[in-house]
Amino acid sequence: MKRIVLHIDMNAFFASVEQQANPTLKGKPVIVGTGIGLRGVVSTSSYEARPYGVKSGIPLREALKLCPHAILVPVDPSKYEFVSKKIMNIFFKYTPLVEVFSVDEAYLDVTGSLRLFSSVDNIITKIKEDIKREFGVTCSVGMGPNKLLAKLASSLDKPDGFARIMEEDVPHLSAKLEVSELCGIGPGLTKSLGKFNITTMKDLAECDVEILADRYGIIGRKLHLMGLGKDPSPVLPYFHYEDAKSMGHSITFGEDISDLMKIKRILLWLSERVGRRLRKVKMRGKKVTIGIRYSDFTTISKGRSILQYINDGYQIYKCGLEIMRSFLEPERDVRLVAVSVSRLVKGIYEPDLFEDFEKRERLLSAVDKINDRFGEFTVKRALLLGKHIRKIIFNPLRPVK
DNA sequence: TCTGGGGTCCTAGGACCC
DNA sequence: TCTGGGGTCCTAGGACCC
Repeated sequence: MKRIVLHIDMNAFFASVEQQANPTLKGKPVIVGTGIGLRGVVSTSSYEARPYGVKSGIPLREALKLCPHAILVPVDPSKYEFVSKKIMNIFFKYTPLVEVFSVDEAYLDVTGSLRLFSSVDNIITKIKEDIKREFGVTCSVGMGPNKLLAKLASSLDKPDGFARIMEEDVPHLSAKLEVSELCGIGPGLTKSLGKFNITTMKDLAECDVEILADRYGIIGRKLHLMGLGKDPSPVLPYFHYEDAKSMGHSITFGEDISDLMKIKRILLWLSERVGRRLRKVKMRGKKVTIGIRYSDFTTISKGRSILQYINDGYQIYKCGLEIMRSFLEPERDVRLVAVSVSRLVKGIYEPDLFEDFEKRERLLSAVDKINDRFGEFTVKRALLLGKHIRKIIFNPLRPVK
């Protein structure tokens, strides 16, 4: 039996959620921005803003020039997460094979549900109605024999659309479709393929697999399949989800910083946030990576494996500080600082490695409880006291937590 | 007035071991 | 005085996604 895969993509999701939460935004150009002050980019814009040329990823300053009367709203990830989970639950009414691809996208394998719901069209209509009615959000649905074509299809009719691409459509569609439309081919590959005069899906299909494999390795073989509209990857439902492999935070300052003391405070602040998140899901990691982006945008990252699995923000900070000291060029202005912990495991407990392990665990757990109840950073290290951090991360768009 | 923040995967090269 | 081949683990950087 041939698979039937749907790709469901919420339209202007962040902006729609904001418009639902605040009805005065409805019908108006809304830009959901991320980053500090105007040194950020557009995360999502409402359809009212798009005719002005506002689109995801462009700098906020530019967006506001294009559409000066737009209303700027700061991103609020927990809000979108909350709505997203409820929407994903709707999908489970129609099939257990739901793969959550991102906060606003999912793949559904509905092959086994057709009999129950009489037809694909019926499923799609119902899903669209449910989401619209309950959350005021529209979505674009793509249907195909696999994830690749379903995703491609969902991009053809936006917003609130539906399109299908079946195997038999591929030969005549593929000459018109640019390689960059395919999920997995970004700017880098598009440019690289262009040098070999491969610009459409059809070009990709007609290029010899071995040539592609020579040039791009494993990815080359995948590219060839993509050109043919083939994608063997299954829709992976939640019970197959793997634990996170890394967890990190980064911040781009409102203005570049060279003061080491300030950078250290930010490093601690980021480390504490990473530790907190690790503890929330009972994970620990044994590699710490620090990223620095200088004002000229050159970005350096250095990581170090450590002996113990840790999730204490202060330990992450101490390790991170050592790494940072080993390569930071102090006279250069810093634009971004990133901290990430990887090589994660769940629930490892190694009490003998630290003398004060038990004490530390009890302290962290007490602090977590207070911060759970009264808000993040209610209890914090002295280094994070005062207005130092607030001054650096202050964002006129966003209340500081 | 340039260019966010959260991730995953792949690759190349070096260290180290047998 | 000249050295192979296989394997693993690790790191940095760059590609990609949203």
